[in-house]
Amino acid sequence: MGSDVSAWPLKLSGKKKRIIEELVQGQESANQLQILFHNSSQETGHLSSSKKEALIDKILRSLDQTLAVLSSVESAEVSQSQTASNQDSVDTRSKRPASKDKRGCYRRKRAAQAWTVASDTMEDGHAWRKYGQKGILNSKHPRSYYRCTRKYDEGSSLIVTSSECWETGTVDNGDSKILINHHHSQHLDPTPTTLAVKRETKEETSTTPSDVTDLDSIMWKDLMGDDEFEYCSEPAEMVSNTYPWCTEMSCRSFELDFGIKPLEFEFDEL
DNA sequence: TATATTTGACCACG
DNA sequence: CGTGGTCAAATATA
Repeated sequence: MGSDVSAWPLKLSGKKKRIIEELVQGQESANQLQILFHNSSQETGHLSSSKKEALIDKILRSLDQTLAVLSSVESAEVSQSQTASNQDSVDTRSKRPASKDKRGCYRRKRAAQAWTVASDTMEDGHAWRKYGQKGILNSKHPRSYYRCTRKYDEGSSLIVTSSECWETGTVDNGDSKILINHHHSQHLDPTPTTLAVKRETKEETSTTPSDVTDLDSIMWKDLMGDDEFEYCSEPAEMVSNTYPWCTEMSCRSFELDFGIKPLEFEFDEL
């Protein structure tokens, strides 16, 4: 019954995030304590142990509650500030991107991309900056384009396509698969640069994390229906297998492909 | 404030 | 003309 922290929105403000982390720790501790008590009370069968267990139960419940409240507050705040900034920008500079020559001039929507990168450094210490995302023609996965933050920009680049999946069933800390194919790795040294791990977490939209999680996986299943995907567990962790994709300074960009649906949730249209 | 991400527009290519 | 890749303004986060 612990709330799965890893499924939580990563975009909390630092303080709140810390609070939650602390609470979760307390929760886990209480959990363990409960288990311990449970075991020992089975052996000894004390009467007072039931009282203790009740107490632990209470602690656990209150921790749970607190966490739930905190998370819901957070999401409420998010949506509030969102609408606020929307209104704000309506006055000054909001314009429909109908006008020409105004690339990237748009009002930001909320959850077109419900995933955020938690770790942006690959194992080799390269930092990748996302510079674009596109949907692919026949599949639901958007494709993300990353570029190395380092400034040695020489022509070579490469593309990594990963596909991700979910499972309707249970969730353990996400494991998902990726297919990587580098696309134009022109002159790459065959320096076997290792394994790149990127971890992403889903950003929830409205309710408690667990609820959303369930809902989402259902919806995704719905949407992804008849492709050749299998559904794997929910949150994401993408692991690219060893690929000679990035040498000291040759490769500068890659591209990722997720098996996620382009969620188009909006709170209210405007 | 600086730095990173999001996302529609732009553009080259087939 | 559709598609994939990139740009860059708007936005988010540190």
